Formats: sequence, C-alpha cells, structure tokens
Amino acid sequence: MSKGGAAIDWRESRRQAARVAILEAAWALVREEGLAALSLRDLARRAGITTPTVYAYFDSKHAIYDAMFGQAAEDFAAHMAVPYDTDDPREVLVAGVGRFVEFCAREFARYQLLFQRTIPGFEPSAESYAPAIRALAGARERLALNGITDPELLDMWTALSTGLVDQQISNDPGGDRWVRLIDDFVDMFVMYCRSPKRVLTRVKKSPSRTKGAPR
Amino acid sequence: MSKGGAAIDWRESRRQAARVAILEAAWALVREEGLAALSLRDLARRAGITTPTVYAYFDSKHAIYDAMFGQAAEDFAAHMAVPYDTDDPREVLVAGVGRFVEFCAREFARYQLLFQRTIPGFEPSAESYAPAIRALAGARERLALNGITDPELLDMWTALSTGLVDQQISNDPGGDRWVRLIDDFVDMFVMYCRSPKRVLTRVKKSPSRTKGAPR
DNA sequence: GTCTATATCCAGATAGAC
DNA sequence: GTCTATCTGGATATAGAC
Repeated sequence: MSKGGAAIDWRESRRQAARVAILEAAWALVREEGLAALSLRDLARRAGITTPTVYAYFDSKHAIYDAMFGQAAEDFAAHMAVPYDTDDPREVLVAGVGRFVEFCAREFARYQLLFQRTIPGFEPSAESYAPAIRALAGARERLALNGITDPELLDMWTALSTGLVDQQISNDPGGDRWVRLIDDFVDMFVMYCRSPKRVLTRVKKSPSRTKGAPR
Repeated sequence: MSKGGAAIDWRESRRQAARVAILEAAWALVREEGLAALSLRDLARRAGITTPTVYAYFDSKHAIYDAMFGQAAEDFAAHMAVPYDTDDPREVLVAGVGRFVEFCAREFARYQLLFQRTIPGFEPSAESYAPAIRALAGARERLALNGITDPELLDMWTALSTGLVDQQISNDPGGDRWVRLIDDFVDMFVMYCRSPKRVLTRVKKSPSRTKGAPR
C-alpha cells in the first residue's frame, strides 16, 4: 500500500469516526425525545459541533435517518445471526422469536425506524435495507430446519412473530406478558404445520410491494 | 324545552358541525401528507378558515389529534360491532379478523394514530380511548362463542390478529397476501385451543401498562 | 472541516379590532 | 367567532471567512 494510500485511509477512517459519533448522538436523542423529534440543532449540540458541520458529514436529515436505518438493520441481522446453541430445531424457532422481541423491545425508536413508517417522506436506501433481507432469509432457514418450507407458512410465521413483538411493545413495554407465550406460539404453529388438515394445501400466488424492513 | 334552551342547542350543533368540518379537513390532509405532517396552517386553509379560528374550536394541535383519535376509535368500535351474519362461531372469528384488517388497511394514517405511537408527546384522553376498550371486549365475546376464555389465549389471539394486519399493511398494502391466510390462522388458533396438550394449562399473572388502543 | 452569521421558511399560539 | 397582524421560537439549509 502506498504512503498516499495510507494517508487517504487515515483521513477516511477519521471521517468515518466522526460520522459514527454524530450517529451516536442521534441515537441518544431519539431515545430520549422520540424518533420524529430529532432536530439537527439538538443533534449538533449533542455531538459537540455546530449545525453546518453536520452537513459536512451528511447531505440532509434524511441521509442521517438512512444511516441510522443502515446501522439498525445491520445490528438486527447480526443479532439474529449469532449461532443458536441447541440441536433442537424447535428450540431454534423459540430462540429466534425471543431474539426478535428482545431486539425490538430494547429500543423503541429503533423499532419504529426499522419496522414502522413514521417519518413522512423517508424511505431507506437499498444499501441500508439490504441487511434486513438477510435477516428474513435467516428466518426461512430456521423454519426449514423444522421441515417447514411452504411460502404461505413463512408468511404466517412472520405475522406471528410480528404480532407478538408488536403487542409486547405496545401493550406491556418492559414486561413479559407476550414474551412468556413464545413457547405456546411455537407449539401452536408447529402443530398446525404438521397437522393432517394442512397436508391438503392449495397453492396461490400474488405480487407484493414492500414497506419497511421485512420481518 | 324552553326557547332559550333550543337556541343554545342550535348554537351548540352549529359549533359541533364546525368542529366536524375541521376534523374532516384534517383527515383529508393526513391521508395525503402523512399523520405527522399535519400543520395548523394547512389545516386552516383546507377548512376555508384561518389559523386563529381553529383555536376557537380546539385548544391545541394535540386536542385535534385527540378528537381524531376519538372519531377513529368510535368508527372502529362501530365497524367491529355490526352483527355477524352467521351462526358458525368459527366464521364469526374469521369475519372479525377480516373486518379488523379491512378497517386498518383502508386508511393508513388512521391506523397509525389508533394503533401506533407516532406523534411525539401525544396520548389519547380517556374519553377518546374508551371505544377501543369496547372493541376489545367484542373480541373477547367472539372468542367466548368458541368456548375460548383463557386470558392467555385472548392475548395470543390479539397478537395473531395484530400481526396479520401489520404484515398485510406493511408488506403488501392493497394486496391480499396475508388477508387470504385468515382462514388458516383461525384454523391454527382453534386447533391449538382445542388440542390435548393445551389442556394442561399453567397459570401466571403479570401487570401491564398500555400504550395505544388495545387490540 | 469548522466556525459565525444568516437566509428562508414554517411551526404553534396569541392580541386585539370588528 | 372570525379576522389581520404579530410573537416567539423552531426548523433545514447555505454563504463565506478562517
């Protein structure tokens, strides 16, 4: 690597560090004030810089949201992807939902950004969005471990997981009213997948456009 | 009733009509621009009045959101409460979920206001919130029709319904990717409730605080 | 890259005349 | 009740000196 190259790398890493510092300030703010309440003025003050300086690192407020979305999606994919420490395929499903709700419940603003459409006019870029797709593929694999591959069952599974998370966060934040039902949910779902009635499956298809990260 | 009383009624009904007109303008705006994008300036222009006049009818912006919440909750309760035209208890469940997703999918902004926490600092008043509780009681009754009364099963049911609605709206707005799975969901749920495994129930309890309308 | 200073605009809310 | 006019403060974003 050339001296010039190294200098460029150094500068670039400095720049990246500054970006990360700004994003950390942003997370702290939305944690306290709510996702929609983020303002560049507060953000700059929090990060110990001035508003114009923020624009040296991000083109716009939406660009900041997009970078935050990218971080969140990355964290989400990583959180879901750490190896599942069991040989029981059913336990892998249970643990997967557990991690899902754990991740979402930990930071409400992050959950809003990632899974709800709360910022008018904001849509994540394809790059920021990519890790969320990986995470969905992971869910598909955990189901396949249980011999469940039907796309309709995958859709039912995502709805199940989403509903559980949503109810837990909305109606019992910090509690375990729905979390403790995870085992029952998995029982119910697996039982249904294996039921004779389910064997007589009809096939349908329909296109879909997507809002928010897949789950 | 006295002449004076009638005059007061008339004035009051005029006032109510004006309030409703403002709220209609508000709904039109949030439908087009998003719930969080509502501004009193645009609202006034849309309603054919000026900003200060809005304050003759509502104390603040939050009061407008609250009135909108009240309308939405009322509509929701009414929508869910119209008699179910079948004797089959299972079909009542199916129809109930169908109505739920239909109501939510019809207007995204209304769904956000009613079921998500997207406006920083806004919480509905107890009065506006009341109809939502009635709606939840309705769900409980539809389950009871099927011999399902366990509170934990009610929680599972609400999570199921919520998840289905959420996935449908977020990932296939205007489509039927999850709607067409309603029958399967009900099959799965009822089958689980009636399963022998479920008979050996353990009892637990935990308190809960609530955010958003119950569902 | 970082600042001061400022542009431009919009927000929610109020004063006071009619 | 409704208006004009205005207050106060916030927003995002940019110009230009250093």
